[in-house]
Amino acid sequence: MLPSSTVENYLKALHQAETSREDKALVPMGQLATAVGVAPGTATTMVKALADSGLVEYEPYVGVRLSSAGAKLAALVLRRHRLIEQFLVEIVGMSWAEVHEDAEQLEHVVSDRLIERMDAMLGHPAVDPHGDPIPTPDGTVAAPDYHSLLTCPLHIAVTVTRVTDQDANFLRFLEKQDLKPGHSLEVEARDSAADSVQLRTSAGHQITIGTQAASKVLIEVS
Amino acid sequence: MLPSSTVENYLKALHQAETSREDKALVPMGQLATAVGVAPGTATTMVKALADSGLVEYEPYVGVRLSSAGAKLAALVLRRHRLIEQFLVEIVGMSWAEVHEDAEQLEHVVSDRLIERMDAMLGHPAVDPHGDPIPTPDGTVAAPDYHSLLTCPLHIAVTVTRVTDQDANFLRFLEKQDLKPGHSLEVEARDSAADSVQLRTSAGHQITIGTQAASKVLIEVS
DNA sequence: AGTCGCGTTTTGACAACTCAAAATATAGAA
DNA sequence: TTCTATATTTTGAGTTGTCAAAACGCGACT
Ligand SMILES: [Mn+2]
Ligand SMILES: [Mn+2]
Ligand SMILES: [Mn+2]
Ligand SMILES: [Mn+2]
Repeated sequence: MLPSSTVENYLKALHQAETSREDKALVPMGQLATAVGVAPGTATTMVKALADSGLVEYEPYVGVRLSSAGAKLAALVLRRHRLIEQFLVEIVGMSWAEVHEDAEQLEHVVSDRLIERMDAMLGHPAVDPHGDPIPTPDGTVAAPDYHSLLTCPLHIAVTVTRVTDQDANFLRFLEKQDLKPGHSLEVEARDSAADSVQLRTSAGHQITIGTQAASKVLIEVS
Repeated sequence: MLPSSTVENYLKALHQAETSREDKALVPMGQLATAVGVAPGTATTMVKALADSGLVEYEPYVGVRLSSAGAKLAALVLRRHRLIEQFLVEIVGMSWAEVHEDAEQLEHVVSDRLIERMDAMLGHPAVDPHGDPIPTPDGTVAAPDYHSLLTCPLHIAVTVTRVTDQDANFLRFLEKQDLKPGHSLEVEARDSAADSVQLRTSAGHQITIGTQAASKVLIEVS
């Protein structure tokens, strides 16, 4: 039985929730429900079904976690999603700000044949347009990033490697400010009272953004 | 309310059935059910719902026909299907024999944005890899073809323009015999007793095919 | 006119997914 | 320990799409 789009969406949401979580605690039902965009009771019902299929481990009143089978399936959905995004940007010429919505639908219907063809055309890329790592065909996902503009050292050159938000307006803003993955900059100051982070791009432009935004721009020291 | 994949499939099947039908008689339920791959009763139920939505005209015990609204919707689905096939062959480099299955799924999820981008990349093609006409964005479909290898005059040069069958093996066979759209040949003889048609390709090869197959290869005099 | 056969429709049931709202569990405050 | 706020689960119901099989309509043939 191949999983329905619905099942794939639950597994993917669960994977994302688990990844953006320091501890390895179970994901609470409410969070999953919100992520999938469904009423709490609906998530409970669905999770019980997923547990019966062996795709998740479920502890009533505590939360859910992907089983290894579920994690592998989620990784394959993520692989399709990200390869599609890379394809739409590199081959079709769409903007990195608008490909997410299309990928969200296409990820459930592209055949293995087509996805591997895309992968080959793109030269087996390691990351998608947002810097998100592309899982391998066997379901292995590369390790996550470490620092963001909110946590990295001040006054040293860093390179944007990944943006963990898909909002089109935010992505367009970053593009306009030369903050797409690959661009260099340094953090000049942080002001917790003002809730802001002050940046200087390699072109010399000075930009101030909020801490919420800063935490979504991941970097590596360059 | 945007139509579901299911509705799109019914409308498309109906469009095909109406097109491959000399008279403008209603399409019988049984034929529609077979085309969609569903039990007869299921088709009846669905058609009544479609009639309530104004997408078809339904006469109990007689058959169904697309309304103008339904015809337009069907044409848009067909447009997406055929542009996707052309894209997969021209840009992605897939075989004309294998793109139909992928297009069958993708046609229901590609966004307008993406489909128009593909259309532009392809230079606004008039036909897909099988020679099927691509409807315009407003739902206009070009006129059909006239002759096939079964009905055209003997001993004159003709060019293959369209193949009205999506079976991968058949398509691969045609490709191997230089009978893809664009290739020239002439019909040397027909033998109704043997149920066969004898061809000679422009390269001089002689091929004999059955009348069923011959009727699916449409041509124009060249 | 009467009967037969075949296609069509109806019926009853089911699977997958969803929601609103009532019931309940659990953890933390009093 | 008892109460209470909040998250979770349960319940009852609805939607969409499907099937098998019984019932039915209709044209064809006697
Ligand atoms: Mn995305
Ligand atoms: Mn991405
Ligand atoms: Mn096709
Ligand atoms: Mn085609």
